[in-house]
Amino acid sequence: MSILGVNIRELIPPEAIKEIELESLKGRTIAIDAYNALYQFLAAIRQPDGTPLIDNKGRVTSHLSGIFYRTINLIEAGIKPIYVFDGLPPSLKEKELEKRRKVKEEAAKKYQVAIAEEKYEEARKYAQISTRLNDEMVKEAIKLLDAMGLPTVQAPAEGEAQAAYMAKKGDVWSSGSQDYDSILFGSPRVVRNLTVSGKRKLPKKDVYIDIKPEVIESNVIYEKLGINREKLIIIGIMLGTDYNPDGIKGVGIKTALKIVKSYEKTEEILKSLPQTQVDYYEIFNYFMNPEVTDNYTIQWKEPSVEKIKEILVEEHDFNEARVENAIERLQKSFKENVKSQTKGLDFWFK
DNA sequence: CCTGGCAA
DNA sequence: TTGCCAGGG
Repeated sequence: MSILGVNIRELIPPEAIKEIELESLKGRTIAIDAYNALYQFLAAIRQPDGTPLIDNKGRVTSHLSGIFYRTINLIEAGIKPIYVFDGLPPSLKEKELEKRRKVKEEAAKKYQVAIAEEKYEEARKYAQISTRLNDEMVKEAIKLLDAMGLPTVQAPAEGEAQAAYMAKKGDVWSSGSQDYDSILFGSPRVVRNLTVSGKRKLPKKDVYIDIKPEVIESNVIYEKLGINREKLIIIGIMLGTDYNPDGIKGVGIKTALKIVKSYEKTEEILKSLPQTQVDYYEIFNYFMNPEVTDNYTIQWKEPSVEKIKEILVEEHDFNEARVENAIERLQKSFKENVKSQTKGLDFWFK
């Protein structure tokens, strides 16, 4: 989860956020931050005591369950998801990643304690915090998506940056993530809460609320706030990003907005920031020009029943009848929503 | 997170 | 038909 999200959400004018129905995204291609999605499945798909789904060899399978059923739901709704996977994180992110490692290690300890004390709600909470995505999980997810016939994209660095690049180019309609980073990376829009069943548990209480998909339009943010992307990036830097987790002391959204609006040139704003160990100019440049690639193809294939069953049923002990049922839904919606649009010159469709 | 069985 | 919720792996 990005710290950027926490603060910048308050800044986004309500006019820039549109609550929608999933069906209104019919025909849209969306570049989804795969890490963001997998991480959420891994954190959420757990028993009340925090135990994730596992196969008979003890390997975690929560992420596979999540991405399998979610993706089929999206395709059924006529949405064409393209999962974008992270490459190597930029060195700028090291401090934040170290911070996250520590938080997760602490949570893992607290999880053990909570389990020993039979405090299961607490255990679940710490299990979620300590969630980690490893290379094996990523590999398996890519293998599954490939078997399902979906294109995947390997980003050279940040998935959010790559997704933003693809949206900016027009290869996809939008980026998809729970975070707002792709906006700073230049995406024209980001879709959040990309899901069918709209119930979500609130952090503390046993209360469930309806969550609807929402589209955030970048240009509306800029119009309403009277700023441009450069200035939004600098606001992000002042509030704290993955590349400078601490932000700038004493600066909140109101002050940040006031500061950027009081200058004409971005250069001047950057110069006005307090001199610290952090190279704000470097961070700014990274958001403006992150490492991205054109080395990807957006092309769908017929879903492979055998491969899907091999991965889920044979390898990971998913229930065969359930998987078969889901595959049928996939094949049917693939024909209706994907294949029908790939004829002739539109083979490389968007 | 998501599905599917069951009660109302 | 809808809503709930236990259980998925």
